[in-house]
Amino acid sequence: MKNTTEVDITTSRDTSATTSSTYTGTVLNGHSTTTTNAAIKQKNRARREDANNCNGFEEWGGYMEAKKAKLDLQLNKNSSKKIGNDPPSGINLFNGLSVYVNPPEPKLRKLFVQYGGQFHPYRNAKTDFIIASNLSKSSKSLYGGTTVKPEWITDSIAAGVQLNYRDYLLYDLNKENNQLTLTQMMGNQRGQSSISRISKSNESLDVDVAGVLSVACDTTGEDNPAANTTSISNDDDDNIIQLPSNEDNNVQDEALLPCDEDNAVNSQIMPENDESGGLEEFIQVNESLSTHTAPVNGKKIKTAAEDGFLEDFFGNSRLHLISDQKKDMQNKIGTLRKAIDSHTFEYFDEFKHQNDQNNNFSVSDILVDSVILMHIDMDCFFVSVGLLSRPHLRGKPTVVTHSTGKNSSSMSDIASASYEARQFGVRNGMWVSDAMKLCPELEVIPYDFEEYRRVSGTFLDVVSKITLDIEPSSVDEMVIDATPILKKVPGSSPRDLAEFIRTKIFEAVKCTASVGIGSNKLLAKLATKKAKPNGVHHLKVEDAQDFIQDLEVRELPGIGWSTESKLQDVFNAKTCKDLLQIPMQNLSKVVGPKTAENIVKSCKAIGPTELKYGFDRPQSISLDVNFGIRFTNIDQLFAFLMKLCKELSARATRAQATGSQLSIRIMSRKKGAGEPKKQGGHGIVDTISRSTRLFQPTNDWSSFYRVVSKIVKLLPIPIADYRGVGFSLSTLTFEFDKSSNQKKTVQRTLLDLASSRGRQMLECAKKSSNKRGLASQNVTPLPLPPQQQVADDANCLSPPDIKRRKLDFKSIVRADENKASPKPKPALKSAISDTGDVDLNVLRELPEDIGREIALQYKIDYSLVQQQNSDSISVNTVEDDITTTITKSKANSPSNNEKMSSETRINDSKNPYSEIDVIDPTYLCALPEAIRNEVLLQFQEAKKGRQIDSVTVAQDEPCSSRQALERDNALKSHIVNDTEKSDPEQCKKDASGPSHLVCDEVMHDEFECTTPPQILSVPRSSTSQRRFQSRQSKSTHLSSRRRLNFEVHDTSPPSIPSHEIAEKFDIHRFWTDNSYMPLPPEPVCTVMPALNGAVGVEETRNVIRLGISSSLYDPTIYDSEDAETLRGFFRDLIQRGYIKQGHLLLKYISRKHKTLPQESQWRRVIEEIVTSVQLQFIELYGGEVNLES
DNA sequence: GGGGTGTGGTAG
DNA sequence: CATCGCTACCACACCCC
Repeated sequence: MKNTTEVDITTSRDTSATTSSTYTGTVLNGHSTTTTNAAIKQKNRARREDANNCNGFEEWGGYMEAKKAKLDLQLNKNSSKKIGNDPPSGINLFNGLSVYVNPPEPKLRKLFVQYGGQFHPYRNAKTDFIIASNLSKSSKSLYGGTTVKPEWITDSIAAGVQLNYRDYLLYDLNKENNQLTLTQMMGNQRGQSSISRISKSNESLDVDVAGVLSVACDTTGEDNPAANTTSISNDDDDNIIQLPSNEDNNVQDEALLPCDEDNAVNSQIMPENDESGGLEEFIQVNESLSTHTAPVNGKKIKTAAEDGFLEDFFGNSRLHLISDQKKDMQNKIGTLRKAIDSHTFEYFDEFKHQNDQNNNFSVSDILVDSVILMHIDMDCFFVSVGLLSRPHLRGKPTVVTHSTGKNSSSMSDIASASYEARQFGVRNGMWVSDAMKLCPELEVIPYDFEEYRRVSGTFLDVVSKITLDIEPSSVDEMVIDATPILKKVPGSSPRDLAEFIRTKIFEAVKCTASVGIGSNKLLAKLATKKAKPNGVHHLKVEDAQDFIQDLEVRELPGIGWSTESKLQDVFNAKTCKDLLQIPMQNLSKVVGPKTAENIVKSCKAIGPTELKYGFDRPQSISLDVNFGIRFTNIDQLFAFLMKLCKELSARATRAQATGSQLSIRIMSRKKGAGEPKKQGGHGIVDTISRSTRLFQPTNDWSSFYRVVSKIVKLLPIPIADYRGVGFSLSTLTFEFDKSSNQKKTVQRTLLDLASSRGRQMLECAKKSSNKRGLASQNVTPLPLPPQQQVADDANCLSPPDIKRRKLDFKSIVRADENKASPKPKPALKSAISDTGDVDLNVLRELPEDIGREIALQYKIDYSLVQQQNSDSISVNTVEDDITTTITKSKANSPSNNEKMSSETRINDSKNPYSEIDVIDPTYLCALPEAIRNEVLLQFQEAKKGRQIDSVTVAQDEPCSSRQALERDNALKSHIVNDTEKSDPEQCKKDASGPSHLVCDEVMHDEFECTTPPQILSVPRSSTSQRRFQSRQSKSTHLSSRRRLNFEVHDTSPPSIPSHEIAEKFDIHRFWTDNSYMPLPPEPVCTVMPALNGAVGVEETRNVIRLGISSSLYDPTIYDSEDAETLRGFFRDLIQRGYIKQGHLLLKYISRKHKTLPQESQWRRVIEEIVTSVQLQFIELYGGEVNLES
């Protein structure tokens, strides 16, 4: 299927803007808040293997899908045999379908069977249709099968085609569906007047003009200010209706974005300015969203926050269908090929027989090329299938889309356009509104996914009766290796075979296919273009060169819109002829060596000849949802993430695969971008991806969820800005070849939270072309500095010194293995707490049913819970092991009125992996509310019992002293050993029990109690610093104990009134606003200071490196502010107890120092910093740190 | 230069 | 009446060692 998802007009304009700036080397400046909103990208590295059972469609339909596919297969075989014996009909009208007729009506049965269907004497799950003229509605859904009227059969036979059963539904399911959705839509008022429609189309027209003439943006507004204004305000109104809370942001229309910053109208409407807007906007958005959750009025699309969204979405996504069906087909071919010995090639036999009889082949057609590949492609598949039941639309310009076409401003994508429609310029991927302009009489038909699958399955069946050398490439498309067939049938020509196949396909599905023939895949595919529609073309090698010369570059496989525009912009190359003029070197520079090579090869008609037959093991299993993603509170987000995790888990399970690497992709609204024109669309976005190693290969959803929720919490994206989410599981291990793959367990750190190369790269881009901060608003996918600050505070919950964790990992694991006895069961690692400890006591103390449920969810043997007598079982995951001691905190001001709590683990010297004290809130979120409350309640009770013990332990056993020792040792001996982790949890505002409880425990935390001496005067008073100080003041009652351990001179600065912490950037609101977040997942607590938004050592190091190196190349970039920032950063770092991080970074800058030229200003700055930090160390710990590595 | 991460691009 | 912008793969830039 030629389903080229063409970039919509908005995007194409964006593209041109972006690409041109890319290639002139300038970073987008202030006007261009747009970027190409490319689809989610993903890369995976595992090795290709063999076999994959993932058939994609999930719990809501996968089962039935699989069965039906199987059924199709069987029945098609049957019916085709039948056809052979039952000549008169000759038509497989109901090929592959089964019915149950109620009441039994022999005539109907006979007819149905005669026309290729199968009759079920009783209803079962495999029954496709129930034929009845009346049937009690209640019994309708008991079994499989859709109830249709008998006329469906008789009419279909009369018409000679299988009519759309939907038109014969006994109960109009469509109506039911409509009702369902209507309730969700709450009576929208889209039936706007014609005036409104007119202005709508004006608007679209403007967009068109702007889209075509991206340069003319400014003039668009001037030339036609009235129209422009009208359209904007109109759109504005629309958006307010959709998302009333977002008005400030919604004004800016996606389609108008590229020019609207130059546009006076827009800048008035859009007061937000880049510099300061981020934070306020962010708060506003979140505030408003939290207060107006219900749509005011009218049209509202189902969002990811609603129940059943995922099912709906995948069930109605053409792209999902394409991907999914392809997988199915690959699986099918793989399976068939495995059993190739028992496979019957009926059509091959028929073909052979035919050729034996009439040897009227033309000599010229006989194998000239050594290899003959055929590319078989159904003609405008979706439309063709849709027309099966709508014969009256044949010959008319028709498109398949979700829209009904009644609304001429629909932004619905056109999935497929008939050739008649294409003559008007209508293309796949186009919006209905645009197509309507090109062709007002356009006929619009809805999707019929079931039917696509059925036809696609039949299509594959037909071809597989000729050969199994099939590479399925899509729902409607495949490449076959015809060489063996042609060799086995002497005298047969490729063209004969192609026509034979086409005939068979048409007989089976009543849809036409075109076949391209060539000696490699490239030629076969190119030939198909010429063959279409409904034809055959053989592109012979000797003709291929000439043929390709005249092609537009875009027509070569591998050249998409991006490469096309690069070639156009840089080389002014439009056709393949132009391409061959370009020196390879230059080409390579622009599109990359690999693509360049492929392009040149393609131009020379060289292409792959090997086919990839089905059933390869995938290298990754992934899942994306970039539509309808709108969240108003964090519960929705996390609930959705959990659904996705389950979905991913289901897919992996079905593929019998486990994975040890998990990637997550997030699309977030680009700053300045409003609601997209397209309802539910993602609009202009930034995409962020993060990946992490899992402890071991798994497909357990809770393991995914655990990791995912951690990562997501670290991403600085306001809830309201989420536009897309995707997961990808890679480094796969397959059940069926475990033996060979066995010892590949990845023993690495679980989370790699701070790593963000993209950020670094963007930083790099920023720094190299602009002075710090200037370009960031436009380029960086991450929020602006103030927002980053928010994010940092919100998200840097655990001091994420990733690099070191990685380094340390092995030794820690070893230690763990030695210690742990009994050896922890891997499955347990995903249990309750983030600490990784499963406190069976807690489970035991819960009511049995709840305990069992939890145990079940986390794969804990509940009998263990019952049997175990000791206080707790420690199950240490790797990541948790790294965190031998914990930094817990309460970083909140009392005035803030938000009680926050932190997870704390009291270190018991006897048992460093002591029982958990907090249940992972993300886990709690996962529970049904009733159970959640119960768990909380029970948990509180359980905790109260233990609290005293904890305190006692803390006092009797000077755990802090042990920690201090550890820390000192780590410091002095440079043993890399994570000794801290702050992963505190928030509790409900009113959660008096756990909140207070945990808060008490916080006081035992050594780091929080640290009262760093003020070595340097601290003119800067960062919020985080104040936060620290405020914490400190709350902890004074513990300072004596701490002083004992640390010998710290208490020269702490006067504490700052807590109201001053009143969250200029209110992260609490972000994560804890109780109005919409009953169970916040993470609190604000100890925060590793961020340097220009960099998180963790690794990132910080890069920021430093980039900052310094940029000034080396351009001394004017050196900024004394930068130096001061760095100084302050180190000060904060050490003061807040990030000693190891400080140490590492200090080592880094002192290394850097050696590489700097004598005259460099940075050299001096670094010297100063090193000196003062060492002073701090001396003051705090009585000695300098070693800076030699 | 090998291995890792994050992003871009592409096909249907 | 909206609307269903997936998924698997390759390539590359950049980082670290």
